[in-house]
Amino acid sequence: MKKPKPKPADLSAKIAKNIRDAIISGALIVDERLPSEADLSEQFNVSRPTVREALKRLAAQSLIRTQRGATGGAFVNRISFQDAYPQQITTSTLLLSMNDVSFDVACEARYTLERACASLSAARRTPDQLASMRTEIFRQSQPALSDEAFCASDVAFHRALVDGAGNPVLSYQLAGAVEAMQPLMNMITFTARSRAAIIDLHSQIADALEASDAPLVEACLTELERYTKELAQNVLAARETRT
Amino acid sequence: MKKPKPKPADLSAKIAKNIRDAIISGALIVDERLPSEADLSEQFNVSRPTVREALKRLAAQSLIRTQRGATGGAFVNRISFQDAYPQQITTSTLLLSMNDVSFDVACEARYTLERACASLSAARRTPDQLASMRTEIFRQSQPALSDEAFCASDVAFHRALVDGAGNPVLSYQLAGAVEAMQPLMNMITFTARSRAAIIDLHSQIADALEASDAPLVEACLTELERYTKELAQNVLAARETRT
DNA sequence: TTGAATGCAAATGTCAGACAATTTATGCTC
DNA sequence: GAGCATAAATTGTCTGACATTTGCATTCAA
Repeated sequence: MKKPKPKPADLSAKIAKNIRDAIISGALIVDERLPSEADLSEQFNVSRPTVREALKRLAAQSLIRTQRGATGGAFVNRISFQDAYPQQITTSTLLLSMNDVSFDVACEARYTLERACASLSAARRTPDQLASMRTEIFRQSQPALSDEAFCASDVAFHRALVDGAGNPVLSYQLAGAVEAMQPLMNMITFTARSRAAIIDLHSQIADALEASDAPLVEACLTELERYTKELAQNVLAARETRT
Repeated sequence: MKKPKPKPADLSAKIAKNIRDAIISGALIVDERLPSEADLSEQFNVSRPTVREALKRLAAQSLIRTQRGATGGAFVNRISFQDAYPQQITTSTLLLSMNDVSFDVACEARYTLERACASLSAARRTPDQLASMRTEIFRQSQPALSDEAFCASDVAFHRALVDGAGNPVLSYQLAGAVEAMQPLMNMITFTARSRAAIIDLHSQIADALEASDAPLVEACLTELERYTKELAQNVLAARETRT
């Protein structure tokens, strides 16, 4: 056998793979126009609906975009980081929720990656990014804030931290790890006391970044990781006793 | 305006979004069967081809799988890390090649993330993973190895390092960063001298992991990053003079 | 000559109906 | 009860048609 899974792929899947490979290999370059659906259906010897299904597959991966009208057609799309973020986040979120990834494992991955950004961010963070963090810290200190909004602000704070590293590739990779955690974090009920502890750590992180003290940033992130896990553990323990 | 881009989405895109949201929200659970294409076309008041285009979009994201036959249909798919790897790598590769990401920026992101795994890997790496690294080091020492094969072995070595952290979420996130670098690395011509230097560092890393010496692993990775950037710089400089 | 309106052509978006292929369930026979 | 043929349900594919959108050339008028 040539493949572990010699499943007979559908025609539309085959055609999509064919075109996808051409894009990845560089045979089709950015903004190049693909042949019309009618031409493609002739080239591949299939009907137009089949070609369309293939093109929709590629469109779902943002590999192509389509345009109607006389000079329309399917064009190789330049994937921007902006485009890739939501897909990355969706996939990461589903991976966590569908594969019984424990809170601790996800949390460990997230903070491990985030600590990796600490030294770069301490060296490069802009005043704007520092201001964003301060803004989020202030928002988090509002007692009326719902748990969901508190989590959302938490994510925004940490994204500013990551963006401080000034490396778009890092920001992209981290987006999945940070944002995908949000549904898990939303399980936690944040008491006034735990909020205060988190806000205090956030302040220390912002201060340390302003002072370009990378080791301190890392230490605070480690403490934040420990504390977050502790909170989650309490939630789980409370559920146990309630049952 | 409600959205910055109020573009009139296609029907198939709308339907795909509708179903996708239902999956993400948990309204549709794993392995649940969706209504048949005929039923869906009735529910959404569209034709069957349109429904099919929507389903193909979801299939391209591994959100559903389809099965023919009497008890067939479309089922919510449990996205496995295995499924997500290739998509993640494809997207990351295209992001780098289409957005003029410099070698240095991509390299920095990769080694920053990899260093983050060092301490976990030093603590948890299994004998199997150490053996994998030694195997790759041996392979790299074969002079007959082509540059492409050398790069591929390099990727395998670093994946073993990352997998040593024993955190599937980390492994998944890192796959994009490590594998997506390969096309960029393939630009570099590895002389016997540069191969020897890299292999030496790989050996030091394997030794340090075996000794659970995390700081040494990080130091070696930092040196590897510096040296890789230097090699790339030489390639670029050589191109300049040749022009 | 210039400008605007008109119509045409090309392409994607959508629809309807049909048939093919595949898989499972059912019922019949022995 | 076991085995086999048949039916039913469902996805995969094809054909042909019409709707919609868009760019461009043409035409007509100021």
